[in-house]
Amino acid sequence: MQIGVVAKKLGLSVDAIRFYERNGLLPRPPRTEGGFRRYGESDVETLAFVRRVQSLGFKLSEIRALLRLRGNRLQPCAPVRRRLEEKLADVQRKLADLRKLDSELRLALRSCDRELLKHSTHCPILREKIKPGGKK
Amino acid sequence: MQIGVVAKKLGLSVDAIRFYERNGLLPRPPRTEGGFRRYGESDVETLAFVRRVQSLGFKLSEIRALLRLRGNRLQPCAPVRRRLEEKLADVQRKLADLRKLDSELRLALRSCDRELLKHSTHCPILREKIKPGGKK
DNA sequence: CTTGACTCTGGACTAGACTCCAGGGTGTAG
DNA sequence: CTACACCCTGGAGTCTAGTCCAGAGTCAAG
Repeated sequence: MQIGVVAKKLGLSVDAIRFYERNGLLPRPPRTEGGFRRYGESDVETLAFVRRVQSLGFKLSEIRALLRLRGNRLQPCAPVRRRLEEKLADVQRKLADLRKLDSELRLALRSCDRELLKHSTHCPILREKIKPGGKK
Repeated sequence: MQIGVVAKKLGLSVDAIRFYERNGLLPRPPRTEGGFRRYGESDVETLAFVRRVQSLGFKLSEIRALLRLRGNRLQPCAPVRRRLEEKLADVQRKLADLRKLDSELRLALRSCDRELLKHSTHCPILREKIKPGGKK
């Protein structure tokens, strides 16, 4: 298979595949005489793995590490589990931050509304009336 | 006040303040003869505003727009309200994405656990056993 | 052999919010 | 006057995950 076929199969761009190769997420494949990359099924699987794990929120540098594990003949679950747990903890933190943000935005909206009821023209957000509510 | 004092007061870096100035988030202050920036209380307030609104999830380009509103003598709440609502909608979308991610990570962890119960050494994440579960 | 679709490389560019740097000038205490 | 901390500018670098490009080469069909 040449690169365009693989790209189409996986819904990625040709440039993205070459980018993954440059960044050690995909082994350098054999080439034709003219220098075209020739890929096999295992490359497709590797790329599918990359995308799947990426959709779990891992960044490329982390995926590189997972790929090294995947290269081992014995494939221990424990390190993967640990990484999944860390990622889950990240997600929890982000969720907490976003929930806080959500409630602060709602608070700000309510203070706008109170001001509108009073027919005031002074926006309370633009004035400094709201508590700082520090960012992490 | 010189820039370092302001920076310390607000917990920002000197570079960040100069960066804000370059990007139109802070008016160019008067200078000493030697060229040092001299700031007043209103600059501190502006910077505090920037940080507060930033902590509400606005990006600097959006904050610039808010600052223009803030500069007006009559300060209509409606445009601010509209922006707050848009931002709230953003946050809702991000929350939904993260919740989905959360459940996918938990799913992946469960499949790890099932494998461990079987005393298998093959990690199911590294093998391709999990459904793609496409990313938006 | 020509055409057209595809591929190659290396490098530049994107957004966002800064940080870091060199090389030089300023302010002030002692 | 000397030290020392601080400040100035302009520009480059950081991080992420790619995209876009020019200019050149290759492959398969007709």
